[in-house]
Amino acid sequence: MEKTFNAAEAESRIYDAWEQAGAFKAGANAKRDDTFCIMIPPPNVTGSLHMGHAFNNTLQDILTRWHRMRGFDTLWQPGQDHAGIATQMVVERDLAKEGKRRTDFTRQEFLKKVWEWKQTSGGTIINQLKRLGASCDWSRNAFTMSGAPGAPKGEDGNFHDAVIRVFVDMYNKGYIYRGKRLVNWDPHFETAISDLEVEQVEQDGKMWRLRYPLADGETYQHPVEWDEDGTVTATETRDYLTVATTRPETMLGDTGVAVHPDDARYTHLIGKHAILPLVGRRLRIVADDYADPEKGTGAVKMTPAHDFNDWAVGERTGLRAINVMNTKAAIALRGNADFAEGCPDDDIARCIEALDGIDRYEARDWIIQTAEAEGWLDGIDADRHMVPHGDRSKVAIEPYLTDQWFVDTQKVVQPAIDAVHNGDVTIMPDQDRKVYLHWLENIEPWCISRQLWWGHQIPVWFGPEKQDSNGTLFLAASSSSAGQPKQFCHATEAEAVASAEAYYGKPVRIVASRNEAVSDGFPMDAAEVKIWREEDVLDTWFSSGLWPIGTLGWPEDTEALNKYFPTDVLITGFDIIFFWVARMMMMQYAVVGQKPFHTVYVHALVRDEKGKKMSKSLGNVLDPLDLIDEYGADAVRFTLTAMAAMGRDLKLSKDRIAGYRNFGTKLWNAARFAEMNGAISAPTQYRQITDAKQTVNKWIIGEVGRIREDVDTALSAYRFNDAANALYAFVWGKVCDWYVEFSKPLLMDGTPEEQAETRTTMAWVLDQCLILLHPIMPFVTEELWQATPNRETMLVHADWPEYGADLVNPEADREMNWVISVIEGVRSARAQMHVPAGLKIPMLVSDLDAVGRAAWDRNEALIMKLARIDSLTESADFPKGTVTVPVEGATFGLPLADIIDVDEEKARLQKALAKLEKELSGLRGRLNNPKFAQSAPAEVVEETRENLAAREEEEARINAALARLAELG
RNA sequence: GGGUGAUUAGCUCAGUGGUAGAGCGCUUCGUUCACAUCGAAGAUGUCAGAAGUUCGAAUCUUCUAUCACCCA
Repeated sequence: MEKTFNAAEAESRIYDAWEQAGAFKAGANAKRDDTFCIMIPPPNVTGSLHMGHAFNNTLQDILTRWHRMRGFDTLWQPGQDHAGIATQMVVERDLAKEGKRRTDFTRQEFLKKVWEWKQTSGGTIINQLKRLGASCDWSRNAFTMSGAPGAPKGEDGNFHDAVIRVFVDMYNKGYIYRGKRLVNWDPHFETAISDLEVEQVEQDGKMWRLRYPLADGETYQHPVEWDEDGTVTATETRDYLTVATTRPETMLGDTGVAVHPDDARYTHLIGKHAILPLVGRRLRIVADDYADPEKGTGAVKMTPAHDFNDWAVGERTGLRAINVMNTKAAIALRGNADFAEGCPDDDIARCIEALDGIDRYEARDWIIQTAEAEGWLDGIDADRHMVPHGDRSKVAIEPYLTDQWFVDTQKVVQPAIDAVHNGDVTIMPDQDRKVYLHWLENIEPWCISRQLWWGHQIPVWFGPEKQDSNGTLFLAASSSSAGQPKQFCHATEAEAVASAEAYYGKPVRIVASRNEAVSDGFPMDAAEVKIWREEDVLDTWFSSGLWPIGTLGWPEDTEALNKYFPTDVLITGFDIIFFWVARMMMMQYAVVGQKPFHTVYVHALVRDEKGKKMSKSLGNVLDPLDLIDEYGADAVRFTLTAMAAMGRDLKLSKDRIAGYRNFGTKLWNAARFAEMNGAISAPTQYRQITDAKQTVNKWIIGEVGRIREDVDTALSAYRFNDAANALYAFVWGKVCDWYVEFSKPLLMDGTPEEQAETRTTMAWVLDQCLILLHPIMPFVTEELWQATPNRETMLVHADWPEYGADLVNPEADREMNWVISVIEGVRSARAQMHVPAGLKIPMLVSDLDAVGRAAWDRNEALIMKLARIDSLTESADFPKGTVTVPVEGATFGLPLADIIDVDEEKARLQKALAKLEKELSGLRGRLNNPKFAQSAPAEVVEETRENLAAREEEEARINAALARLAELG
C-alpha cells in the first residue's frame, strides 16, 4: 500500500465501478420490504455546484447510503428543473453575442435553441454531483420540461404531462383562476414574477412634495405654528394639497387623494376634488385609514394601477386604475383611452408630446423639472427607502396591472398546515417549522403565469363568451378590467376543441393569437368559431411543486409511484421553504390527497470562515470542486457533515477540511499497519467477531458495539454532526491511538494463538470502521475495503451491522480503562520531570490491590511498552527521589533520584491536589446537603458517593506522596 | 415595525438539569519498524450581564445588552 490515499486517482475509478455495477439503482441491495426514497431538490439546469449543493447533497447521500446498506429498497431520485427565467436569460445572452435577440426568432425557433443549449450544457451539475460521490439513480434522472412539445430525442419522460394534468386538475377543482390584478412586473424580462422572487433593496432616494390644487374653490387651514404642548397656534389658508411621493412619474396615473377619515384638517374635503397638475384630471378626495396623519401632510396621492397599497385603497373607495406604462416600464400615453378620459385635450397632447415612450426615470426628471418651473414642486427631501427588485434581473420591479393566472392558495393551504400540526409531516429544526407555519397561515395568492417562452404553456384556450339566450358571441376588450374571455382548460388540444364545439354548437378552429381571432369579430352567421391558446407559461416552481409525484411517473399508475410515494425525507435549504417545500405540500395534497414526505430536514447556509455569505462580488466563494481537487471528496464531505449542527450556519475554513483529510490518512495508515501485520488479508470467513480471550480484543469489540449504536442513534435523529464526531473520536482516539498500540506486543511477541486472535479481531474492527464511515466517506472506505481480496460485495452494498452495546464486556472495559490511566499517569509524570522520551526506566508499586494485580499481570507487556518501563518492583516505601503516580487500587512510583527536582515534583503534586480539592468540595457540598439526598434520583446520589470515595482515595495517595517529599526536605 | 435565532477556550463550534467539551491554533519534547497529513505532554473559560425557579442551571423562566437572519 502507498503511504496515503490518492483521492484524485481513485475517486473517478471507484465511482465508475459503482455505476457500472448498478450500485445506485432503485432497489439495489434491497433485502427487506421497507422502502426509502429521497427526492433531490432539483438544481437549476443552468446551475453549477456550489457549497450549498455540496452540503445538501452530502447529507442526502449519507441517508441514502446508510439505508441502502441496511437493506432498504432505496431510491435517491435525481433531476434538474428548467429554470424559466434563468435559462431564457442564458440563451438570450448567447444570442446577444451574435447581435441577435429572442424576438428575432419565432417562439418555436427560440425554443429549439434552448433545447440545444440544454443538451450541450445542461448536464454540468450532474457530473459535479458525481464527483461529490452522490449515489443517485442516474438512470431515472428527471427534468421538469421532459416530454414537452418540441423536446428533442433523448429528452424522454413525461414530466410535462404531469404538469399539464396537475394544472387541469387544480383548475377543475377551482383552485386556479385568471384575473386582472396588480402583479410584480419585471420590466427587463417583461414578465410577471411572484412576490417571493422580489428582493427588497434599501436605497438612497428622494421624497418629492407636489402641490395639487383644490378644485371648485375649496380651501383648508394648514397648521404652521405650534406651542410646547403641540397645540396649533397659527394656521394658513391653503387652496392646494401637498402630497409626497418617491415616484413622481406615477402621478400620470393618479386618480385620487386619500386622507385619514379622522384628520380634522381635511374632513370637509372628503368627496371634493383636487386637480392633477400636468394632466388636468379631477382627483376625488377619499377617506381611508391607509393615510397616516403623522406622515408628511397626511394627504397621499393615489395611483391604483402602479402601487399595491393604492390598489387596495382604490378597491375600498372605488377609484379608477389607470395604467400609464408599457411592459418595458416606459410611459405609454398615446392611444391610452383610460389616461385621456375626462382630461383637457391640451394637457393630454402636451403629456404625450413630452413623455410618451420615455423611460420611467427620464419621465421622472422631466416631471420634476416641469413642476419646479411651474411652481407646483413644494420641495425635495432626502429619503432612504426600500425598492423592490427582481431577484434575477436586478432591476426595479413595477407593480403592473395585467391578466395573470393565480393559485387560490386559501383553498389548498389547510391540509399543508394541518399535516404539520398533527405530526403527519415533521419539519426540523423547530424554528423552520414555525417559519413554515407562519408563512402558510398568512398565505397570499400565488401568481403562476409568466410571460416567457421557455416553460410549460398554460393549457387553456380562449374564445368569446356566449352572451344571451340567442348565443351572441361577445369578447371584452383585453385592456378592460371587466369580464374574461371564455376559457377551455384541457390537457390536450383535441379535448379543448371538442369542449369548445360542444359549447358553441358549431365547428371550432384554433388560431395563433387573439388578434387573429378577433380580426373580423364573431359574426353570428360565421361557420366556425376561432379560439386561441394562452401564450403564457407556468412559473418554474409550479412544476417543481409536483416533483415527488412527477418524477415517479404520475399521472400513470407506475410501479415506482406505488412503491416509493409518499417519499420519506426531504433535505433542503431554509431559503426555499416557501418557494418549494410549502408549495409541494399544498400541491401534493391538492392533487393526490397525500403528503409528499414525512420528514423535512432544513439546513442552514454555508458561509465563509468569517461568517460572510459567499458571493461572487465579495470574492470569498469556495468552489467545492476546487476543494475536492485539493483535499478529496471524502474530506469535503466529512467537514460538511461534522459541521451540520441543526439550525446553525456553517463557517467553512480550509484548515478544517485539511484536518479531516488527515483523518482519512489516519484511517488509511491504520489499515496499512494491519496489512503489514497480516490482519488485512485474514481470510474472509474469519472476519467476524472473535471469541476473544485477550482483554484488549474484548475491549475493542465492545467499543465497536458502542459506536455502532451511537452512529445509528445520531443518524436516526438526523444529527449528522454527532455521527461524524463520534466516528472521528472512535477511529482516531480509540482504534488508532490505543488499540493499534495495544496490539503491537501481541502481534509481534504474542503466542501463535494470541497473534491469530488479534489479527482476526483487528481485521474485523477495521471492517466495521469502513462500514460505519462509508456513508460519510465513501471513496477511501471503498478503496480500503477492496484492498482485501475476495470480498463478496463492494462496500457500498455491505451489510450494515446490527450488534450493539451487548458486545461490551464490563470487566475488560474496566481493566483497559485502568491500563490507560496507568500509562497516561506515567507518561504525564515523565514529561513533567523531563525524563528523556526514549529512556526506559524502572517502576515501583505499593498498595497494589488484587484487582490491580490481576490487571497488571494480564497487561504488563503493553503497559511497559507504552509507558517505557523496564521493570516493576513492589516496594512499600518509595526511596528518596521517587515520583508518585496514584491510580485506583495502586500507587506507582518512578525512582528518579538522579533526575528529579524535588520542588518541581512538589509543585506537580500540589497542582493535582488543588484540582482535586475543588472537585471534592463540590461533591462533599452536595452530599452534605440533606435536600440533595431527598430530591435527587438515587442513582445520581450513588454515583456521587462513589465518585467521592474514588477522589478521596486519590487525595490520600497524593497526600502520602507529599508527606514523603516533606520528610526529605 | 413584526418574527426567528445567536452570545461557551485565541479562532470555529458541540453540549436540553447532575464533575465544562471537540477540532484548529499555541507551548515543550520526540524522525522507536502504520502514519510528521504523525506521536507524547501541556496551558487557556466570571458558559454576554442581572434576577428568578431548583438540592443542583451553560442548560428552564423573565429582563437587559450586543449581533445575525427572515418578513413588512
